[in-house]
Amino acid sequence: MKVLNKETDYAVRALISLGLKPEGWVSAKAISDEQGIPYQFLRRILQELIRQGLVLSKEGAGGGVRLGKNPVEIGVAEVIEIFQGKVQVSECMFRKQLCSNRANCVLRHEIMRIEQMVNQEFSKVTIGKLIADLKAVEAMKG
Amino acid sequence: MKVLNKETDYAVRALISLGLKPEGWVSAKAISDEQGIPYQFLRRILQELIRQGLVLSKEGAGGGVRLGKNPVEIGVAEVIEIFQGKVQVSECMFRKQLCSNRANCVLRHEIMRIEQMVNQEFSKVTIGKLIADLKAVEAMKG
DNA sequence: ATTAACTGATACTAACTTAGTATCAGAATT
DNA sequence: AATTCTGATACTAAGTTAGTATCAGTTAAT
Repeated sequence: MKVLNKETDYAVRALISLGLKPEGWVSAKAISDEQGIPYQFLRRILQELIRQGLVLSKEGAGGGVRLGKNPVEIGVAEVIEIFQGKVQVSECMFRKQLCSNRANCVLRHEIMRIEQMVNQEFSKVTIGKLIADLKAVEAMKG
Repeated sequence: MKVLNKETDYAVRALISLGLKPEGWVSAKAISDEQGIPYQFLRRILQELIRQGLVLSKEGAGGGVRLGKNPVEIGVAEVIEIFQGKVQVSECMFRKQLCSNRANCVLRHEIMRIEQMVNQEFSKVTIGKLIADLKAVEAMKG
């Protein structure tokens, strides 16, 4: 069971990368090189992040992207939702047999509990937190 | 983000169905009819559950399947693992750029924490518990 | 004014996964 | 011998994923 797909994965890495350079515009090319993310793929991902307001962009030479929100306000849950849709355990379990037969599907209850928990946890993991942790680790290594 | 696929979904439903009839052999056809699961698909799923020891089988007329373990010892996590592999957030996040560059990848830490949590929660949701909850709901409805 | 370095939008593709179907062989019951 | 079942396994259509490509337009520098 793979939770994050490449889009989400690359998006998070790109956001971390941008969060580490809060000043100026960074080109997709630069991020692609730094993170080893396929250029054209990353471009499409960034375009989506721009549409969603997580990232700002400036066209033309010297342009690029930068974070559009405070890193501590960008949770991984939000990124997952953009590229993989809301966390849902099984779209059918809620509606098919067991649930339509028995008004109060017990699976539904357990599943929604876990769903919520996962969402909550992924919300708490913000780009800001990841960056802070990263810096802490770097500092320890000297 | 869909967590459970149809195989897991159907497997859990089939296991619940078997758990509700602890005596005798139940045919795949009967489960298929009861739960509205495509017959051939269910057969393949049951065969896998048999190979994994969660379910026992008896060939021939009057044969069928039955639970091979105590329902309270079958966690949904185990079923997920059979049909979707171990919960893993992103196979590459651990090995690529960020992690190979920085020995102690911070993403890895957060991600493994959530991974473990999800696994633990799905382990606690056993077929036995689901059946108990189901019976409780039924009883309340009279 | 031209060129170079960028993003915006969008179309395309190969490989893989998912969900479901089908078939044939063999075992137990009647 | 017929019927009812599982065992094993091959096949398929549709959808998803990961990645590529292209062209248009914008900005900056020369």
